Amino acid sequence: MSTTTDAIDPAGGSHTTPGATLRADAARNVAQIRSAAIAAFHGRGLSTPLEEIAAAAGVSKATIYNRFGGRQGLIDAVIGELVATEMHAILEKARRAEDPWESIAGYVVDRRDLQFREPAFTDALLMTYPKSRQLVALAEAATAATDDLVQRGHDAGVLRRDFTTGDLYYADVANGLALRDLPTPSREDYERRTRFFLDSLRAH
Amino acid sequence: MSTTTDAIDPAGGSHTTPGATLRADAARNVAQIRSAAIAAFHGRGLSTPLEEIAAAAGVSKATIYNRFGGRQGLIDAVIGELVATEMHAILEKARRAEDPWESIAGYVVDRRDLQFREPAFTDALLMTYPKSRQLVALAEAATAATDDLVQRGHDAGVLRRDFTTGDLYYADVANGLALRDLPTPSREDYERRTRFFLDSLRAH
DNA sequence: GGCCAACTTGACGCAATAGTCAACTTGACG
DNA sequence: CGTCAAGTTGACTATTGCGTCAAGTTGGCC
Repeated sequence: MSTTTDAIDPAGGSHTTPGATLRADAARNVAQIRSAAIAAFHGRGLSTPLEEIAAAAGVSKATIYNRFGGRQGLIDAVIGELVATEMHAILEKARRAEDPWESIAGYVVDRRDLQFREPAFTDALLMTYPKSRQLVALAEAATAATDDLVQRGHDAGVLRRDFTTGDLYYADVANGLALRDLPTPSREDYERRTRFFLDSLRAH
Repeated sequence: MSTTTDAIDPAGGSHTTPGATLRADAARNVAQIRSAAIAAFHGRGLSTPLEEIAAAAGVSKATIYNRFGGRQGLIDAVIGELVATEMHAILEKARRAEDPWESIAGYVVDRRDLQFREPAFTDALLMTYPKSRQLVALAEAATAATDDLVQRGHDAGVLRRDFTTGDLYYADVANGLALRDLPTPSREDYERRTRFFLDSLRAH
């Protein structure tokens, strides 16, 4: 089963009539709105005013409501391209890694890297928009995967015993929020801090 | 010199006439607004709507503007009671501690504890309201103190060499934001995470 | 090339919050 | 106990963002 694709619908069927074909102008608008939304969410997070996205797409705010039904629908339509695909790839890679410690370290590094490149990911993590099906699915997949990582780490004795999945989630959110609210740190600083975190996870 | 008090003006001279004596009713309102603001800032952070604070104080919003000149002035008038006093005490304690590691560890633990009890402290840390003189003074004092702590830690070889004051600030902000945006963790979880962080600071 | 369902949109109404002000109320002095 | 400066406030304007809809526009089939 392909965890990467089965919950994603990049085509984003129209809000009103899931099966019907869109008129040419409407299809063009959908494409423009999607790419404007991806750019906007990328830079400003999932709370970017819809009016701004509409302006960037060269349409009116109402068109977004017509085509996507509102912010939730828009998020569902682009979250795959925005973060879900990469996140699933990260989870999958961690799952496949044979060495338990490498699995955890790789996951942490990759996820922090994604978070660095993609501030919107923090919103996803926080589930600011819990009505979005894709976001909920993503969160569930991530929880399941990290539970497994932590379990493996404990079984192999490479992860400090008192470290929990909740601790990992908390650290992820904290890091994402800092990234969002503070000036972007240099890559060097960011990676050093990630190393600190990893060091704090190892079994004594 | 008493770092604890010299930048604080708990009496909060009136907005308009710093020296003049207030009429009895006005003085009563000032007191009520201050305590309502402290309670509100405590629970909801420094962005609590002024109207809400006014309602809690039994006055109209305009009275807050009359007495304090707006949010900035109100913050200046209560931040001391809210966090500055405690923060200065923490900085002072860390400064006095003889053992460099104890100094750092004590500071981290105390500051996290303050942050846990006082969510508004995160707003102060982020300087969401940079116009507030007290907030700026507090931030400067904290920066100077932590610079010193880190320096001492490095000199004594107890703090990992690549750890900087900026890292400490980043970690503090990240923790505060997580505390603000996530459900409050149990004391146990919170303290364990603080221990993780401390462990990651020690020289190898 | 004309019809009409599909589409788009400007203009609304709503809600939350900041900030201002003219008119009213009241504490306190003489 | 009257006067009036000090003080309070309801009502107002402005801003930002969501969500809706009646009225206009247009793609595409005949």
